[in-house]
Amino acid sequence: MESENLKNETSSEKTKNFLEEIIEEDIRTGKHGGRVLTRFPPEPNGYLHIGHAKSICLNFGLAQKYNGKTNLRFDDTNPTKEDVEYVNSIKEDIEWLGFKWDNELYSSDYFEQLYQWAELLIQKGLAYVDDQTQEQIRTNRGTVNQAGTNSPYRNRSVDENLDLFRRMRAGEFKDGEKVLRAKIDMGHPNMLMRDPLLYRIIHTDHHRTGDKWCIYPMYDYAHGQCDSIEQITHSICTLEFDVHRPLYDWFIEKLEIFPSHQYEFARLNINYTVMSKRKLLQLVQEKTVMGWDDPRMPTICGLRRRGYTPESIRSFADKVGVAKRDNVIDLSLLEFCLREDLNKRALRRMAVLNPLKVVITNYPEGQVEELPAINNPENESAGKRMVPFSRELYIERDDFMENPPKKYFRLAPGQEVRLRYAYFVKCTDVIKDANGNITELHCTLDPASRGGNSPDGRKVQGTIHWVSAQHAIKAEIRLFDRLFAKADPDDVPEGVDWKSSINKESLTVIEGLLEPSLRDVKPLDKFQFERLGYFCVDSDTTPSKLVFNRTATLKDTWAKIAGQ
RNA sequence: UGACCUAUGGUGUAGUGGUAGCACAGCAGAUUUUGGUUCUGUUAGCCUAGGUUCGAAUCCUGGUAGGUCAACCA
Repeated sequence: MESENLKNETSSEKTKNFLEEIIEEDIRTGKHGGRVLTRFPPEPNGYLHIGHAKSICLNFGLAQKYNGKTNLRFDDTNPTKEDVEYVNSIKEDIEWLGFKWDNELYSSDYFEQLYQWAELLIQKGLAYVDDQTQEQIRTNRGTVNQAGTNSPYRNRSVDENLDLFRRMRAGEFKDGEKVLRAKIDMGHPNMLMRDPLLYRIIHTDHHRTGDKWCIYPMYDYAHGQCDSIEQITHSICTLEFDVHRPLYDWFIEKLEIFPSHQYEFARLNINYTVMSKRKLLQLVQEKTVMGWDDPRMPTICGLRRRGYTPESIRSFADKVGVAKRDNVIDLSLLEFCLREDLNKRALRRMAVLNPLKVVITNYPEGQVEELPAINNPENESAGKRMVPFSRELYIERDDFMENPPKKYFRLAPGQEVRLRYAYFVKCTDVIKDANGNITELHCTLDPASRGGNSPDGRKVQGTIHWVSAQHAIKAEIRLFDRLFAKADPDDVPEGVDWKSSINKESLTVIEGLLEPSLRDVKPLDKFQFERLGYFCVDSDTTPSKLVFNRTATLKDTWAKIAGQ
């Protein structure tokens, strides 16, 4: 028995991903004394998205699992694109996801050290100042099938290079006039090893160093050395940096500094979504969406406003796995993680989004009673609330059919249903306007079924939600659908813009009627409107106007049957 | 003169020479005061051709397919 339990536990244990294998091997062999230090290195030039969330969960998660730590390091080597606005949003999003960094650092903290190392490379004959134009450098780099050609300035003396580089730093040259390059091999099969640029001149103030510098290091020259300075043990990045690794290693080897190592994993892709920073920025700038935090955006702030929880996103990051093959995750997995989490925690409420008036003809006019309703059937400690019931109600228009198909369990002429937590009712009359549209239903209730059960034990097949007409409160409800109509938004014919893949019906705004207990809610509060979905109070909510976002619908088996 | 990375159900992901498993999605059923949840069952997979081996998803070789790289971006 005991051994069987043990066996079950072991076999249900989650299998390791390749990074966990590597780290465990490193710990086993005593590499870095068994120490694990990772880093999350965003460039502060945009908002974090769900793809970054995967990387954050990976880096912080790995450190947590192996008693290590994680640094937050802003990769701020390009002052023309970066801004403190982004620094702040990034920190907020990481904290919201539930992670704490060990140190808040910036690549710019290391500019002086990086500069000194550049002089060292010059002295070693491994770097030179190039006067070629941008165009010349590009041309002379060759192509993937053709070797590049050496710069005419490649063999300047150490002294001349040093003098020129110092004058670059001193601001004697204009933007683009000179660059510092590593002297490696213009014929290397890896393009990145063809004398890569180390420094370029940019006379632009930096968000942290101000006007102290007018030369800035390139990514390849900065990233590995920053890792090394911090003694990062496992520098984890996405697959497209794989080809950069020889360069990463080259600097560490030539500079003889701490040997951080880079590992690459496949970035996250989700269907019906775009993940590129450039495209997300475009959606914001062209006002296709309301902003970076538009609830349809895959940004972390967008998902937060939509009503996603940190737990659901972490669970998602866990479920998508970590490997090296390209992948496209079904959006349904993200929704599953959301529902799985919210089902356990969201308080249930009743709301009618497409109202149809119902008059209970055998219920006294003016009478009101309060009926107890369960807040969350998944969590008894969430308790109960009282919901007002009266003669005039609203139900969902979809919950009535005059000529129902077979297996339609909801309200229909002569068919009895349960009003959730209230009474069994039967429809006696259907009131229509001159055009034949149904405007109102007359029903009778069975007083003995108060609370939702009949003492005679008879069953009803359907239970529908409702609100009391005189007590209902109004709210703006924003119904979201996927932002793109195509699974792969980039799959468009030659010459057609990716934005043609946008789903033009991704937002529908309606007015809903809510049970009165929803009067005092605040932004980010989350509820399940029974039988409809999960809804989250939007930040546009004011004391005089409630706004809810539909985070996700509930699974709808009936819609599936009815659609067939 | 191309280099490198990757191929397991519809989508992801395990499997490390010995019965191809898990999750999502799908389908079927049970339970249910949410057509929700929960539970049970089920469909469906090793890119290809050789080779090594008693035995290959796994090792070797050759193909094929997809991806990354030619910003003074990161």
